[in-house]
Amino acid sequence: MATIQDVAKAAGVSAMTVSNVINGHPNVRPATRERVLEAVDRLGYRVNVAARNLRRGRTGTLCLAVPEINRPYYGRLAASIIAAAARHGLRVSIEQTGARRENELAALSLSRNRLYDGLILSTAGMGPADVEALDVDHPVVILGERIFGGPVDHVAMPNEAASEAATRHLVERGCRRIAIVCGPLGGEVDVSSLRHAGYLRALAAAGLPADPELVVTTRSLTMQEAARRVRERMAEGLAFDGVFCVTDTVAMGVLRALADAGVRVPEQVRVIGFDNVDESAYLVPSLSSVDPDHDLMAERAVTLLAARIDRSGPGPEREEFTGPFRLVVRESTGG
Amino acid sequence: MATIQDVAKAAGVSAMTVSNVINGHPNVRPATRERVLEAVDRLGYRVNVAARNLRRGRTGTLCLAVPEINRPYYGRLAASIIAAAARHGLRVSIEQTGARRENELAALSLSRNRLYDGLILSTAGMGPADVEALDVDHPVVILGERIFGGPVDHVAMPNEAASEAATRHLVERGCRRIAIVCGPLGGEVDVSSLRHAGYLRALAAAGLPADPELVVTTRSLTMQEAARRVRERMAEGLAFDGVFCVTDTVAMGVLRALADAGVRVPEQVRVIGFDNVDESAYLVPSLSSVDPDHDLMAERAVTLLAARIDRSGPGPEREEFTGPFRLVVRESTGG
DNA sequence: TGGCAGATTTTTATCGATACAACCGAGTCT
DNA sequence: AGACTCGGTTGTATCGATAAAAATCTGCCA
Repeated sequence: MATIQDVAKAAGVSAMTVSNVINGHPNVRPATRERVLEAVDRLGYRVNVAARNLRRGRTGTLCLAVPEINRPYYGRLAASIIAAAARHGLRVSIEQTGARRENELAALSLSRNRLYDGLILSTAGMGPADVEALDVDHPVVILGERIFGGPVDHVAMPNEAASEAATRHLVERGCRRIAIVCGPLGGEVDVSSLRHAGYLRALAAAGLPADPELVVTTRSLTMQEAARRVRERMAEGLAFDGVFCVTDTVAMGVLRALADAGVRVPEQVRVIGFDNVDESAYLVPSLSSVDPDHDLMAERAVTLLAARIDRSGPGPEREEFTGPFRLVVRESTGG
Repeated sequence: MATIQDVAKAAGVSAMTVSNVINGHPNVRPATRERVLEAVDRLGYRVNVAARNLRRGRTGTLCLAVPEINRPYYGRLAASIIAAAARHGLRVSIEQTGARRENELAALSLSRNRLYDGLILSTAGMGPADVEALDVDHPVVILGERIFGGPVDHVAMPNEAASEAATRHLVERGCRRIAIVCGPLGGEVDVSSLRHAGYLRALAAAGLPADPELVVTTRSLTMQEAARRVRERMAEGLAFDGVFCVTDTVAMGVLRALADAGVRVPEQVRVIGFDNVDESAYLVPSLSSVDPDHDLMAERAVTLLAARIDRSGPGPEREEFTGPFRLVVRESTGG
């Protein structure tokens, strides 16, 4: 593999000049540039990025740590992040944490390894107690979850407000016994808890009782678990006429369970999800959902991170950005 | 940020000894190891991966280039690849090519930049004509598509055989006018063409005529395009009693289009897909599909790549591995 | 023609970790 | 006792690119 020295020799110039040509610096005579480019071409030279990274103290790569890339929401997120990062001249490496706290912490330490210039962490397993691990000098943005008072930037979903709106939508469509399907409610400030809070607010605002029976918790936010738990609870006699699902993935599991039980959606039960993943529009029935504007949030997260990377050090004030949302009404909540 | 030199000074040893401790080399006295680890801890030292990469000539990272991470199949693939790579001590960076030839070629040149130790390329836009671009000295594995005679390793889907089996399954269930929904058939050796060939073989074997009318081509393999084209063709009067969809994503679009037209699945039309993504089991009706054993293929691809990375150079013979498959029968092809 | 500003190019020093070979000291063998 | 092992440790050179400073070149003007 040819090095910059080889090219320099071949073109009869110094290594620095080759470097200047490659990096598009001004003040290189056109004739020289030509000669260098010709040599680069002839030798099939490619910069050694490891060497460049070492010298520059940057890797040009940021890390996106998500629970599982294999869930529509995270796939959607990753696509947006990769696109946004590309606009900033950054590459994206993806780590899977499996929603496990230790792996999320490991992702943090990886970024300290200077493998990545920055980290976008989509937390699921970490709690507020772990916030201390975050007072890193390394650029980090937490995405999708709000951890109060943390010392890092956040780009948060409009969890409560949007959940309240989604639940209110069910109320407006005439639902009176509205269930929620969510993950474990451990009191931690996680997605399920926040969305559950929004759900409760909507019920209260509508003067509906908050029956704890109607809270269906699952071990994890997967289709499988959601379907299993809903089947279970229905077998136990749980009755409801509306369901707010904390994610579209969960909603897919719920729709399946309802179909198995011969329950018609939306005639007997109305269903609404959260995330508005691509698939939601194509399900039968198509799924109403909260659309949180992934692209905007991704752009925001990458911009924040890029800003911290540039002026490394304490930098600007910690920022907390909560994205906008809109309700997308489809068949699952009736016409 | 502390360097290995700082740690060495703090522990009263040489940098080499610190390096030895960090890399778990034998022949370091326990007492020394203790002292070094204590210093590492106290200074919060982290290896600078860029420096290590430069010295070692490896980055420990491989690149997975896919059309769009935001499609269930590629999400599934990425998850498997990341897991398999982790077992080999490798990290995975994801590039999106948008199924465009130039971006796929760019991914190849990226890997030549020595940014990555190797490349797993899931082609969609490149044709056999581009195979020449592949005679790189860099480890590359093409995944999911078969390009005949290419000079690189392939881990291929059992495209023809599985498509034939899927189509035969429809025949066995009584279908007589079986449509196929696929991407453009340009004569290139791409996914659509190969699966189309399998479809034709099954029809021929069953003695059914191959009506060109029944071939519904789309511009791209997305839900949106699939749904649009099927609606269009049905509006033109196209009639069929079975559909083989070249991917599950396409099948989701088709199911939606059928629902819009008031066609019942599987009573009036049976539908089968390809890929067996997680969502397929939860659709209503649940989708029959070809399950190509993603984990095995991922493991295989990573293993091949890792082998080439280790003994860099010409290495072993080019390998062509075609994965196994099984048919998963669900509601969409009737009980 | 000498001198100078600005454009080009080269020299030098480093980024931080690690391969390699040399070195050191305490047993061990004869 | 002296040569010899061998585990443990260190000095030196190097991976390839680039920032910063120094050197050289160019054209232009007095």
